[in-house]
Amino acid sequence: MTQVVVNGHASTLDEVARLAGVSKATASRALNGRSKVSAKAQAAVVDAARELGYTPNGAARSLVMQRTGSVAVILPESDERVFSDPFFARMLHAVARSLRERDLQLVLLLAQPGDEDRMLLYLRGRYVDGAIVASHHRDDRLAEHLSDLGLPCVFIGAPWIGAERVPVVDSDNAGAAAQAVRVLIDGGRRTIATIAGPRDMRAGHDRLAGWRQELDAAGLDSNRVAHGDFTEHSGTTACAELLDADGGGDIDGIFAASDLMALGAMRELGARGIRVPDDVAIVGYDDLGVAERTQPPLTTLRNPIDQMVTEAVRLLVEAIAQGGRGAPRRVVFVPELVRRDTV
Amino acid sequence: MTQVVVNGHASTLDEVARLAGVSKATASRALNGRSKVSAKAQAAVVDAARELGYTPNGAARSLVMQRTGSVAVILPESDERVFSDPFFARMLHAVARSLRERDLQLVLLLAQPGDEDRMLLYLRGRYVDGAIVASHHRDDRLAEHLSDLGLPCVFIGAPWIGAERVPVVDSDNAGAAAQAVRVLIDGGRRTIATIAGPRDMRAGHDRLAGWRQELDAAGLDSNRVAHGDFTEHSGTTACAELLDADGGGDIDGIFAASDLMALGAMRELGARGIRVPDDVAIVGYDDLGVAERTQPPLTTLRNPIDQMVTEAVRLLVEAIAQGGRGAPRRVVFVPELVRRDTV
DNA sequence: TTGAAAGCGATACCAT
DNA sequence: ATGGTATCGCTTTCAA
Repeated sequence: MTQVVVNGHASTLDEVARLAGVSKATASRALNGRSKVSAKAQAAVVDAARELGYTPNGAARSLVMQRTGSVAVILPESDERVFSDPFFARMLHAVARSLRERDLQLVLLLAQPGDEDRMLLYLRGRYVDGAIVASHHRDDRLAEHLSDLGLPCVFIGAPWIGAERVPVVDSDNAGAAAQAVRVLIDGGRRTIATIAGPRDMRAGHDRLAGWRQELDAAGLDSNRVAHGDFTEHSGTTACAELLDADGGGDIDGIFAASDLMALGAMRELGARGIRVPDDVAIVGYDDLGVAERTQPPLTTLRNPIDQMVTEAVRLLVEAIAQGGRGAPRRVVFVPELVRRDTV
Repeated sequence: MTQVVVNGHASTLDEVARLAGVSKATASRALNGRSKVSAKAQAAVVDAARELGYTPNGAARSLVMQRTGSVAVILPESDERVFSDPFFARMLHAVARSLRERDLQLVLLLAQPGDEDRMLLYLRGRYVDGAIVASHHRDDRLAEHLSDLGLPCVFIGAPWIGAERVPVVDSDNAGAAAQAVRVLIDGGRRTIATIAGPRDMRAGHDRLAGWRQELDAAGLDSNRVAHGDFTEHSGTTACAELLDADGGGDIDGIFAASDLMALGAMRELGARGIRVPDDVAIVGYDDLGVAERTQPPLTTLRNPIDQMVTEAVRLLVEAIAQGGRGAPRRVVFVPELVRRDTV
């Protein structure tokens, strides 16, 4: 049970083989277990490996296997965003779990603006077998680059550019927003505003579009829009803006593009003595923890992150197995309405 | 200027050499530029490489160079913590910058409890040249493992176990806390409480110790302690706890082990009509953005994250250059007091 | 079942 | 300045 600490250089398979009294080939077979080896040799090799504290050299291994056993998760966002948006925490958690099941190592690459070239170099060097990209912004050409590169990849959330060239797992932001509006209308609301997200983010753009489309279809006004940046504070500000605009007092329903902004809005409404849902009904988006803790608990749309991630990993593993030759697939999940007490 | 997309397999140096009409050796030299190559060959190789969209295979390259050009940042924390604690965002930002300057790729490894073995395997496989560990909790044996492994590494924040076996860059939490107490005492405060961090985190433990030590030295009471978890909410709760305890009304100074907790405490004080700093003076810790925005702006201790990171990267690069053979060094930075308006 | 040997794709030494 | 070749550490035929 001893594990000798080798001073300086890591031990090689050759040394293990020598110590075990067998050939490199047999040692390799014994350690990888996908080929028959006599029980005796097997034991000798395993013992030797333990004694030397042997671990295969990754570079050598990937060189011959054409596989590294690790996949990258690329977050093309500023690190402030990455660390403030609960979406990423949740997503990474799910990815880590999914990859663990498949015995793959997760390698996180933060793609700051300036870092992009360096990161691309890393990817082209095939230091990973594939990549999952969680893309939110419109300005990066990552999809094209990855597609050119031929590295198996899956996007979570459609990229603005080159979406047709890569596999994508997405959620139906527009449809979900429409669903939110539907609920408000069914609840008897007629003057429905929205606190939208940033225009340069898919989630912001599509949710706004869905809100507008559904209102238009119902023949209701779709001109009460204020933009936030998904944060609580921006929700408060946007809500005030809506209320203070012409006819803001008529608003009886709000669709907020994130739960955090809904929370901010509820604070503003509360401060003005406007009751939720009696005076104004409100629907949020995400259901990543904050919705159930608002006062009253927030009706919202559940962002199906876990499902998206699971599917993304499935697709990626498939793409890796096929050597990235499969046609780019596209899977869309529909967020589920979670009814609580704000409608 | 064209870059041909190679279908399927990435091109090799051999192909580049052939296309350029030179040998592999010359092609390699031309591309790496550390050796003399005729202008003609140089141009031919560069053109060929561009045409084929060539990038060196990382595995092959690291196999011979014994170097990958990437270093890992290991965060042995739950991902909730990583993504909620601004410390990590700030630290990673600094690391990314520091590594970029040295032309190293940052690879982030999230070491969930269950992931540890897999991660260790990855590290032993030498997929990275070294590692920076930002350790906060007391339960992992990472320092021992990395030390056994012989992988160059630097810890930011001393690990609980095995700290003497690895290079450490730390900040003087206890000294800084003492400094905070000093300021409060100098400001005439005599009944000084603390809102401490979790006992199982270095920062929590050491700051509490420093607070206590300084009070003891001054002959003042050191029994008013409430624990939080560094979050704003916990600061509010802890503050209420302090105030409601026996003699809580006498408190005229508070040292909070994080700015967020200080902020929470200030909310509670405000809610009770207790004025800051007139009735109660308060000193926070971190100065990572929130301190300047509290009302009134918070006097605090600046956590020297950037300096620590810069030094850590320096030490790591040094250790990598020496093949990890240097003696474990230890560098400690002293947080600086930032005077604002709460004392 | 086992071992010898041929690569995997780069770099670097040694001649030329 | 350039080309041939050994080498990095491993997996995987191919014979035996």
